[in-house]
Amino acid sequence: MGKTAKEKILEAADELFGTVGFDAATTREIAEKSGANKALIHYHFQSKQGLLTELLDRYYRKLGEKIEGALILEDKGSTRDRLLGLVDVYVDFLIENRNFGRIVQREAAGGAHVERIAGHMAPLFSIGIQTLKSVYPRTQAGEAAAEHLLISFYGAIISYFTYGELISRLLDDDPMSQAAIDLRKRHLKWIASTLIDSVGSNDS
Amino acid sequence: MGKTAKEKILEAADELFGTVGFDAATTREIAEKSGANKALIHYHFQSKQGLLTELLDRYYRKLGEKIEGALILEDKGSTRDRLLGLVDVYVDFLIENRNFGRIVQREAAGGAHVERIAGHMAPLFSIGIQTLKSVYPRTQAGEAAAEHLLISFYGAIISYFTYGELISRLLDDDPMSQAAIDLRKRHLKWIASTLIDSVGSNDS
DNA sequence: AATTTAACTGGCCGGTTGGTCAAATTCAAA
DNA sequence: TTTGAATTTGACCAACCGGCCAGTTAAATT
Repeated sequence: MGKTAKEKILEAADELFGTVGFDAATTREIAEKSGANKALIHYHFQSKQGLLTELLDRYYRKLGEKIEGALILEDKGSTRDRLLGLVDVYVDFLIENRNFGRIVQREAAGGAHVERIAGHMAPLFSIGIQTLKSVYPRTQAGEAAAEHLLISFYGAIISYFTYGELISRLLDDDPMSQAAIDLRKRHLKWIASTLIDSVGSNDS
Repeated sequence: MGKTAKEKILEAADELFGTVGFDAATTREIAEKSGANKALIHYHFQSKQGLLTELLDRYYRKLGEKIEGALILEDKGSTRDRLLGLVDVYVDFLIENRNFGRIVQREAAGGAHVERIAGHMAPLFSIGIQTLKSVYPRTQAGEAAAEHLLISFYGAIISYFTYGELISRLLDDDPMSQAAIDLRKRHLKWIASTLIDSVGSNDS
């Protein structure tokens, strides 16, 4: 069974939205790239906006499952280990879905789709905030507040993937090579563990 | 002396590029918002693209001066203090230029302007990398490499400003209130000092 | 005051945009 | 094989896009 036209359209839209952005991508390009007729886009998704909506819904459903799985379901390991495991989950997801980060980064900066993206992200953040606050009392408020910690860490993770051209200039080799990704993960885990250990200890 | 038409056009473009994005902003809107004739945009900036180019050049010139000033020129204080001072400089800059972060976040994710932005950012990053590596030997390579540290910290700083709608949902009060900004700065400095102290010490 | 230069304007243009629609095709159920 | 719904198509459209240009106004320069 080959891919349906609907799926091909979604894939083409994903690629174009990710590389040139939602506004710059045209329904004609999407149709051409997917091999479908342009009118078919509106038959399946009503509008260009509906195409992005469906794309985001699918992405966040997949991501939500992975995050919940890593943070809640698999109760093996300490909370600390599960938080560090989030690095793997998120980085792997961003690698497997290279356009997702770009789309979110772009559309979250402002415009017509901000609220939809925020609506998807908020509950995912809430899980992390709840976890942090219940386990590490010092993250309940102040300079190490869980909200701020997660915002910072989210920015740290995603920046590596959305500033590709810049990273290529700063790093010598290919930033997306397995070796480079492994080092990036080690770096992020080092940051996470250093900060977690800091809020975990009792010295001010 | 009132503002020139050229300056008014730049301001209107800044606002529109920041809120709806470069592609969604039209030269007609920019002209209307600035009170100038649409053709005047092309007279002063050749093209819509030229308008963005001029805007980015001005932003990065201002930002570059501030970063160099904080990190190099003012040799008062230790390197550690100067690095922490970067938080104030960058956060203040993003507050005073609310659209800058949005524009960069959006256009750096991909598309026609990536290389120009990367070209502006790379030398600024190089200054920080050089500073870190010369003072903290453990940032020369590995999991605490200066390149990775700066990428992470850059993402942590800017994410607070570019994910406005999300932050509003996570934080109770206005994220741009003075109190909220002060807390954000304290948080970022806490992260920075924790990590710097970690690479400054000799224990693995 | 004359003349050159810069700043500015209204109107226009070719091309592209997202979206629509009736008709054709495919497909499954009866 | 007939029928009806789901899918796909090509042609078309009004609106809008960035850019252009001849000409007007304003500001320096001589």
